[in-house]
Amino acid sequence: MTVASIASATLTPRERHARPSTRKKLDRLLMKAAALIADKGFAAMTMRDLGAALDMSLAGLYHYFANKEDLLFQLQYRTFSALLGQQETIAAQPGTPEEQLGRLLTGHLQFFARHTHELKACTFELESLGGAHYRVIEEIRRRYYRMLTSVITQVIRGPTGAARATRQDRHATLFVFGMLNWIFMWYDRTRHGPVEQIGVEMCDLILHGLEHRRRHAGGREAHPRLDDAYQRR
Amino acid sequence: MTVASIASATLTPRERHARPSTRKKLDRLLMKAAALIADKGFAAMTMRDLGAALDMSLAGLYHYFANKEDLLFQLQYRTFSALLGQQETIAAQPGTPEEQLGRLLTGHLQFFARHTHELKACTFELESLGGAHYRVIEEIRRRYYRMLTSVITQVIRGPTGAARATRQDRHATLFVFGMLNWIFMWYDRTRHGPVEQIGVEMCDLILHGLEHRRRHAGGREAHPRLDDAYQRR
DNA sequence: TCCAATTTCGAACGGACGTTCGATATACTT
DNA sequence: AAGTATATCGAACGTCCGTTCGAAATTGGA
Repeated sequence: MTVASIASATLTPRERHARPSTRKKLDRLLMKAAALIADKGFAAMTMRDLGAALDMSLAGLYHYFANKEDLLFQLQYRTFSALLGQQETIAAQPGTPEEQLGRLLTGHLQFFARHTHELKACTFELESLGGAHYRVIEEIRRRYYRMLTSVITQVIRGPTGAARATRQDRHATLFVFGMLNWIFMWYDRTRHGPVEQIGVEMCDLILHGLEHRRRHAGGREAHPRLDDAYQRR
Repeated sequence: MTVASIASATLTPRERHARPSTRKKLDRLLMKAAALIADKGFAAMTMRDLGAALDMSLAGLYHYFANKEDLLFQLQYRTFSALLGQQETIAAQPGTPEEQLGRLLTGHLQFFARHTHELKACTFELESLGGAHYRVIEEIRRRYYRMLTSVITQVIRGPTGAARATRQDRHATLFVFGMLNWIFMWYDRTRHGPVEQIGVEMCDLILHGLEHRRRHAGGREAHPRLDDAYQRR
């Protein structure tokens, strides 16, 4: 999924009637804003920062955004909608629950790799949104959560029937989201390799646990010692 | 571990010669600051907020802190030192690697339950610290990471010998930290039950994975449907 | 080419921020 | 009771913030 497809995936009524050049510029603004927010946090990013980074006047920004929070909402709305759309497409494809889980993990991580800054702003700045905007984004997140819960429940109970998720199924889902979302804190492609490999390891841990590895240990380290530190900076 | 023991666990030279009443007040300040930071983020918390929450003048705060960032550093330093101290004590006790992992997870979650606000400020505001302070806290975190990596490596390789952690061991450790740290985003005692139960479920997932549950499924839900939403607010 | 819609901008406003300073009040030691 | 260290405070400073406004420049279609 390209950057442009994020933009075209979800459009507000105002955007739909806008000229292509306007949409293109809006994309550029949101992308740069995402980079700044990912770097310093939404509260610490200033509109002056953004204007300077875009070689644009401060007042000019307000032609595209009603206010600072509206900027964050637009960024979160289109990014999360694109992620959810991608993952729902993946989940609709046939396969065993285990296969689906693996594809969903890989899909999420690939989206992360392609849109690191945007997804980070979505993942960590939900609480910076005010009431109405908050609820809109929360509903998208909830749909994603329910989708993954459903798959995880099927992994445990088998694909037959539509068993309701138990409390422990929901907890397991939250654990999985923790693994996925924490990746912002440590992942560095040059140190940890491609995200597809991370996805395989994560899926293995979730499905079989650590003890499963013990029985298959030995000669597993293809690229030894490329990642020493646990956190980049 | 009580709140007071967090304070006495690690003292700066200035604190060591301070009167007990001073230390007590400093505790109160840091605790309230942690609550505000956990709620709105460090950048959004203002010194005026903190003064008002403590019924204290703005200028009065600067008798205890050189500046705003020094406040964050003191909070992170003593909180993280207390957590690391507790976890190192736990890790020093005998037992199989599996038992040690379980005890460490429970210990971390219990610390989280007792010091939610402080630990949240530590977990999510590392990047708000400047160079020198950043490195001090980073080193504490690194020690914690290495300790858990060692245990996880032993779970996979068995307790004999001191095998160096492979790349995949380190990745698994980062996954585990993700599960642990993401709990700030969803946990609510009234919805999800005591943290000890969460610890057991987390340990089960890490050790045996989801498929292990399939074989033991049935009649597992003691307290059904107490947690519907995935996120509180 | 002309016109209307779109886009950009400089300048400014009011407010909130972190921090400082000198003075005053309180607590502990002797 | 005196004296010293500790604690608290009101008021202010300079800076930076989000946002606004009217005017100027630019663009795209007829």
